[in-house]
Amino acid sequence: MTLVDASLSISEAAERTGLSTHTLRYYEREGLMLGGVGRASSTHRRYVDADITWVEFLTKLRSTAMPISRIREYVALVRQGDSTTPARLELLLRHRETVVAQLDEMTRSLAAIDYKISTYRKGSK
Amino acid sequence: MTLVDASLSISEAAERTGLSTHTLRYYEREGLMLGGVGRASSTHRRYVDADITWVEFLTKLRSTAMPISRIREYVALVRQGDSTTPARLELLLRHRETVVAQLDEMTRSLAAIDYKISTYRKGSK
DNA sequence: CTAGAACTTAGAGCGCACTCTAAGTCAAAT
DNA sequence: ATTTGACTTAGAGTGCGCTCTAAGTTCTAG
Repeated sequence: MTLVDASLSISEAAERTGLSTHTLRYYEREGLMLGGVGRASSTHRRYVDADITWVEFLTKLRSTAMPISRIREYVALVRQGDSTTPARLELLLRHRETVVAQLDEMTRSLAAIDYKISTYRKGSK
Repeated sequence: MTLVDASLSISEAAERTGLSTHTLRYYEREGLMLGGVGRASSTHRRYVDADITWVEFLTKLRSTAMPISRIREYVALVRQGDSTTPARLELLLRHRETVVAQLDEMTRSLAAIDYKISTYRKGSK
């Protein structure tokens, strides 16, 4: 970059998001980017703010175990425009339930692990 | 079973634990069972209470994303006897940290998802 | 103008945790 | 005694989400 520019190269975007460049390309190939990442003055990708913001949200969906295929469905809805906001809301609400269930299960498991830890600490076998 | 017996067949154990018979055999092959599952009056497996209790704890470790390889290490320590309780405690404490981190990340992600849900509800884009 | 680094694509490869298959053995009920 | 269904093993196959490779192109610095 010669001039100050709001957009980032793929390696800069990787650094910003904590993903690898491989993963960023993979996500794009899989149709997970909202509008297609721009190509500037060449074939090279340029990530603008909206791209980064979306990748960050996408990362939240992944970290709560939303499958790639479900994210693709969500993206397809976004692309179809404002009329799909009820469907998007529904999709997120359904996902929310799975996240709550995961948190609940993990919390219960943590309790069991803590109990086991306490038995080791007390030396009671 | 003709007589009342405290032990279970593999399919009964599967039903009790919520795992498949395939998975129970897989775990055994991978060295994740504490003492080797007994074989009664034939080559058929018989799961006693201690086996079921262990499988249930093992399931907690798995549901908190402990890798099979780490569980195998833990099992190896248990097999070595009481002298390894400090090492087991250490292993569980380390794992505990990863669980807390997972819970934290998932909770943060849930907050982001909830925020997005709220924007859809307010219709503000 | 040139060298080297960073980028491009298409597609192959990998690690994990199962999950299933095939071919055969065993046991409970008739 | 026979049938039916559950069980056995070893090993192959699957699905997911990356992760890497190869061969070629483009940008930047000197």
